[in-house]
Amino acid sequence: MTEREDLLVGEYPILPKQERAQQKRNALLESGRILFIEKGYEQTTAKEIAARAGVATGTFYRYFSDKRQLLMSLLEDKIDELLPPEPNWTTGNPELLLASLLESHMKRLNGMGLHRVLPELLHKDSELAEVLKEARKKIHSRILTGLKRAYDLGLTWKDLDLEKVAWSIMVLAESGNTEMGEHCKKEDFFGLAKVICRIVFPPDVLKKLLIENEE
Amino acid sequence: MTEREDLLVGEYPILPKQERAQQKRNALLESGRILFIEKGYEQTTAKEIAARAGVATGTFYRYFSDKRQLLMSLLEDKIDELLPPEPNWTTGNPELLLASLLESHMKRLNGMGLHRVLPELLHKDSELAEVLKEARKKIHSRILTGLKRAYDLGLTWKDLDLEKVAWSIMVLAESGNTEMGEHCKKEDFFGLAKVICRIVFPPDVLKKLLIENEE
Amino acid sequence: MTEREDLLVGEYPILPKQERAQQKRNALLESGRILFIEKGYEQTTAKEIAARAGVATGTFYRYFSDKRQLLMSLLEDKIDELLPPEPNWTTGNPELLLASLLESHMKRLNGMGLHRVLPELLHKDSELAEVLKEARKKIHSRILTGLKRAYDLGLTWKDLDLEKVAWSIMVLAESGNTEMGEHCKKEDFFGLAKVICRIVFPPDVLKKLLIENEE
Amino acid sequence: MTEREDLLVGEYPILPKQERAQQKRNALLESGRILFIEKGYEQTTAKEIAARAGVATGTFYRYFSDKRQLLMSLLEDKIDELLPPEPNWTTGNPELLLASLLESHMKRLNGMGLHRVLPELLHKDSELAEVLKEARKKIHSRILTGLKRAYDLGLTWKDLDLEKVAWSIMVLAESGNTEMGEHCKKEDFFGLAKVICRIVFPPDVLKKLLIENEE
DNA sequence: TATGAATGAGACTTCATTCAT
DNA sequence: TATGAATGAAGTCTCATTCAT
Repeated sequence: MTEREDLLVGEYPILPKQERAQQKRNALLESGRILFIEKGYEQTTAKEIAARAGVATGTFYRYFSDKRQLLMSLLEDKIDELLPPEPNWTTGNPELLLASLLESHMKRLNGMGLHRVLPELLHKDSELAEVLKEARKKIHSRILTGLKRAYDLGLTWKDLDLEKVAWSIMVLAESGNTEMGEHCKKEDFFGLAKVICRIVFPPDVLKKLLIENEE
Repeated sequence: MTEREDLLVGEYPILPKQERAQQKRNALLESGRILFIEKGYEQTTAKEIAARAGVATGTFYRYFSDKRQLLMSLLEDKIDELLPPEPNWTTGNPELLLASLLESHMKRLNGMGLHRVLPELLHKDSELAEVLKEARKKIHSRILTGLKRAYDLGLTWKDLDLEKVAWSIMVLAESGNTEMGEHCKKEDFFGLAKVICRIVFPPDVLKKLLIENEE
Repeated sequence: MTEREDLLVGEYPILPKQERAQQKRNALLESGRILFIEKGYEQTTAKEIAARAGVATGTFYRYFSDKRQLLMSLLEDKIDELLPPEPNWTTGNPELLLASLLESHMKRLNGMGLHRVLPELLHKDSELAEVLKEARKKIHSRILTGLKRAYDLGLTWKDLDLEKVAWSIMVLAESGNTEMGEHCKKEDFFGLAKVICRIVFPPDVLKKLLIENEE
Repeated sequence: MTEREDLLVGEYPILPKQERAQQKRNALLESGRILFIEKGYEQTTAKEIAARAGVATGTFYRYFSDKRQLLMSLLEDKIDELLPPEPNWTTGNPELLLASLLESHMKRLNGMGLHRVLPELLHKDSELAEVLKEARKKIHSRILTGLKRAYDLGLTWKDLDLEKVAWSIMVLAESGNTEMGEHCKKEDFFGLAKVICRIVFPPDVLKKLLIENEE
């Protein structure tokens, strides 16, 4: 539609319309994300989001039907990042492995920051609550699967309560994130990883695994 | 509650003014608490709180400067209930002991319910955030103290990272509450208690403690 | 609730709350009515209505859920005034009788003025459209009844199409109102009355009726 | 309509610029007309009109300064169709003649449909009100002329109030249109025509006219 | 003190109109 | 010229807070 046959030397980085729109949408998403994190969802207005994104109020409504939908879009974009990678307990040094998993998971979460906004929304938005519940279910089952595999290989405590332990790991991972906040250090992750390993593996198995993977 | 059907003889009201005022204040607090839990803090209006407490909107503002202050008062009243009792690991069956501690702590928390409202407030109210941070610090140090004692008695893993483990226990206890919600069963607490015990005690010590306390 | 035991000599015309509220409601209704007529429904804002009634915007919403409901209330209050009295053709000079009926009906309509606002609303408000349709049905059947009686007494043209004539009378009465507007004169009504009488009565009957009632 | 599938040989577009512009303008007018009728004037947005006409919002404003001007243009185009043909009472069967006049007039009005939109506009647009008033004046005088001719030929009631009767006929014709709406039947027009004839002609004259034209 | 009506700031949303492409 | 994204003024409505009774 837009004639572009004259973009001789690419001097102006004229972005095609769609791309510019996408940029604007992204600017709004980012602006919303930041404000939600900084001030909380309720305290953020559509007007502010637009202003911070450098557009007029009305423009906000071209891209999102309302604040809530912007948040939903944020989540859709990012929900996968909430999922930690499935840990493979049986290969490699489990403590180090876990520590690095925790660290990267947490880095991602913090980089996004949205998890801080979510609790405040569970009350008013049951759809969102559902989405998050599903996500947690996924996380839980992913952890559970890993545990099960280790259990079947006879690596774990014999009397491991898989469900409960999976839940504990999930909670510790989540909270580790929130709690330790910005000032997280390598040691913290490693410490947490050790706690988790102790929950899962008997000391002898653990020692064996550590030695095996030392080489 | 306030029977007054006998104020016929011009006696002074049975309840002195101050006490009646106190009752009203309490009604407002309770009304606020319930509504905050039911609908969330933001979604609750001063008018509603007043209505549910059976007083006029204006009366609300005689007792509280605003919604926030009401919440603060609620917390001041209840903050101590957030603190779990200091566990004594060295006396009695630690698993059962812990399970029952967890259960009663959770019952109290749920009975109050405010913890569900708090996350939504941390953004807008740094004073409140501070208050809660302090409370957690207290809880953490209380758990830490208990762990330290057990550690000094040589009951725990030798390489126990006291800080981290205290934190883990705190988190598990907190989350156990939120997560398991209404439908919590005895087994859940016991399962969680076992996980925590495994974090703290080596299996042989644990077995000894269990046997000792069986008699 | 409001102590009033001290209204000694009625010096201040302290109106009981309810009555003042009623006054305010009426002020809003009247303000709305006037503005709707002056500027049209769409062109009138809730804010304006409130301002003209001397109250704040929010007060408007204490009494009415929105503009539309205010209009509906106006109509409920006034809808009966839209109904013309049932004409009795057989008693008295029908021309004079009809002229005076038309005049008073029109005065009432004009005094209210709402009929000018209604057409603009039929598009967007089918409930209102229904209400008005019902009102017209009532008017039509009232006229029809009167005609029927005259017809049965053999006073009218033998081949009178009662339905159609009733409709014509209704339309002429309505339009007479709108059209002739402010500058209506006695003669206009009388002229219109004569037209209608000619539709209904053969000249000889009419003459007889006129003579009878001259005495 | 605009077949252009053959523009292969670099010929000039079959339609000169001006003509294409005219087409667009017409598309906009038609789109506006339809939407005004369907949804009402206020409820129709410029964007919608443009969309339905298959052009961009901005294009709307190239052809019309705003919605109002589009409506005015519509009226200018169509105002003549609002005028009924001048009835010739003295030739042919006046009842049938009138019935067919009414029918075709109404068909035209309904085909256009704009009359339903007009009432809502009289408030906000005095220029438009003026235009319509003029149109009605024309209609009235056209009817009046016809009546006058019949009167001068001695065909009508002797005491005919020409002005008033002309007005009544105009009103009945107009309303007939609106009221009877879509489901109008031949009989309705004929019935209305009879009413009007009775207003105008004494029965004997009417009978004579009918007989004369029967042959 | 208690009441609850009144206030008005401000959030949400729509849409006529402009303007860069 | 045509496009349709962008603008921002203006209307709707809510609610924390005040204040006359």
